[in-house]
Amino acid sequence: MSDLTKLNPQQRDAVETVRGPVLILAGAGTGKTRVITCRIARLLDRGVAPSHILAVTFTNKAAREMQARVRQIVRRPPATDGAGDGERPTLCTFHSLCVRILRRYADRLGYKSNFVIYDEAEQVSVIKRIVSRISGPEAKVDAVAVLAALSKLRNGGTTLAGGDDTAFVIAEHIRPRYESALHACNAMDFDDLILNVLRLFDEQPDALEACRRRYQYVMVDEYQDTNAAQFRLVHALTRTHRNLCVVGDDDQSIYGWRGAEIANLLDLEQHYPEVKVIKLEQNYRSTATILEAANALIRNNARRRPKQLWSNHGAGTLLSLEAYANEDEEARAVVDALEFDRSIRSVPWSDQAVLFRTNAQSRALETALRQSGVRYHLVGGQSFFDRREIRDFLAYLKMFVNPHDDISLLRIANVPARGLSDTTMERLLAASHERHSSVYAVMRSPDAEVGLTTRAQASLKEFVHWVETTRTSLTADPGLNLRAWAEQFLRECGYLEDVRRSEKDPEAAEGRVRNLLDLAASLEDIKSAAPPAERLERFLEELTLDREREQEEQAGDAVTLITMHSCKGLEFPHVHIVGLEEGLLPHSRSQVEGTLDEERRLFYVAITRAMRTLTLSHCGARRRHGQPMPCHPSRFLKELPAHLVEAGSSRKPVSAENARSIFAGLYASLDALE
DNA sequence: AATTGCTAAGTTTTT
DNA sequence: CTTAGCAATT
Repeated sequence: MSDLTKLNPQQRDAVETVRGPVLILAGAGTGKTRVITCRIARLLDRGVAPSHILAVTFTNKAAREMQARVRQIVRRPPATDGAGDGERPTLCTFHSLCVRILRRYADRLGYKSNFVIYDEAEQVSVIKRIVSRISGPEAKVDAVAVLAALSKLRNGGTTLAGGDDTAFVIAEHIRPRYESALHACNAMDFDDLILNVLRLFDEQPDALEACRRRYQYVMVDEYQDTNAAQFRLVHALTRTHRNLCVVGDDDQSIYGWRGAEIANLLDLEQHYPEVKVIKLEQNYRSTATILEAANALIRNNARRRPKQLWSNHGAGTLLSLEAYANEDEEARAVVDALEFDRSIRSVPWSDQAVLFRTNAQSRALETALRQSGVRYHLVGGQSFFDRREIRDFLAYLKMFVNPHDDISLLRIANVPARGLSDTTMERLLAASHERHSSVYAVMRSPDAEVGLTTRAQASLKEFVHWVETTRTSLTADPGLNLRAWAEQFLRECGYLEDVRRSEKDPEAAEGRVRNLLDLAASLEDIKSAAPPAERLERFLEELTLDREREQEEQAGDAVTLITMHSCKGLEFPHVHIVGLEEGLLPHSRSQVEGTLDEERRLFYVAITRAMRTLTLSHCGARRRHGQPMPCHPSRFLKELPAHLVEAGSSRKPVSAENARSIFAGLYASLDALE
């Protein structure tokens, strides 16, 4: 029996209510993950088969954390012969759940079960191609904006307000073409994963029934982040048995711009009138002062489920609010404070975090940190997987899995240059449209009317032959070492050489080659006896669905630099929030889009990351587009009760320089005493 | 085919 | 001040 005595009464109630719909309103730092894991343990104690339990999270990180904690709490059931699938509860993200379902039923939806998943860059490239096809190459269209609009349209959100009208018009117009383009490549994007499961449930009642029978107890974490389609999925699964437990906090809904429907949480009673609502309000993270400030701020939001976080950690210190002349001075002062805390109070770097609204703001901080030699760790930024050589490599892999994936094929067809010029590719593409076939199919049997030069034909023949050979070696040997295979094709096609040649700085070139070989080496991480083609599919799937997999544990003792968005779910003893100015927070764009509430929630999330101390700062001027522009303090600062804030120079951070000289003096006088 | 130079624009981001 | 995308040039 799992131990319930360590839980507070509300937590215990949440854990013990295992049947019927439950909404757990879990404020920041109220032990949400613990409740979910205990609840799973409780279900198992009650004799529910693990296979009947499903807990859906929003991120892979959360899923992994929960898996680890469930493993800790729940001792593995005694090994039963051939228990197979049913040994552990399903703890995963929405998208990986859908992939699991879709791999099984893909044929019923007209896909092959080895479908690939397109990430954002690939979606953008599909859109660019469609747009340039229908409105000529001279049309200047923001493909990223169109993609955002398209995603909103397809997910059926209610957030039609704001955004670019032309993007929506274009998105509506190209939607059918976009969908058939992906389908023709046996590819799905992230939205498709959810939408296709919904279609499956709609068209194939037996599949829906099988899933319902399998997942009899469903939990959803970070429920305020679900979009309309995700809600429909959850509803479809639980409509009949009604064992749905959602955990979330409307005050921490900060992804509305990405289609999250806070209404899913606020209006849950519409679909589950009998829902039991449990509020978790005891915070185990922050001081009372920090919580009081957060509560006062968020009270200014109109539509929310009221709650009052409290803590018995004591008042702690007041928030400190500082004003600086510009961002460089602000960064300098923050770094001084970090150094001061470390040298005087022995605060390790890893207990400190600096939070900001936009990624661009990290620059000034990084400069100051480097000048002082402070170790730091920048979360987010552009990803490893956005680098060109990595994208090319993945396109190669996808192309080998499925050469009829036009997007991947087109990306690498002439990279490195192998005589398939733009005009040649244009002709092949045109022919593929005429024939209603893939580009690769045309490549294999180019008719005379495609109109290729003899030279192009020869290059093409060689390329097709090389692809066929490489694919054959992928299927021939069931025990194939994928790493060796990948290294071989990278060398054979001259890609590595091309990277070395195209980079001026030889060190940078070696770095990129290293990236490639590292990624190739991680092909071996797929531990499975499955045939190599299947192992490769799994590898690609994991990489697309979970881009942070590798770079997770590079911590060490370092200060964390992070955006307010990506800090959700984290906590730090000491938090510094910089750039609290009108135009940044709330962001200037939130005014026109009418999302001031969400900006306030963002600030709320940032504040509630702090365990012991919280430092806020703003500048009188900030460089924007190179030019210094005057700035005004954020309106949200006025919403913090004055008696909780210590403003100005009263607790002026002593510069490290200063501190060192003070201590040098101290030691000198001590020496003198001896 | 590749390199250079110009223009334009510049939240948040996971899956 | 950057960076990305595109055009023009060699």
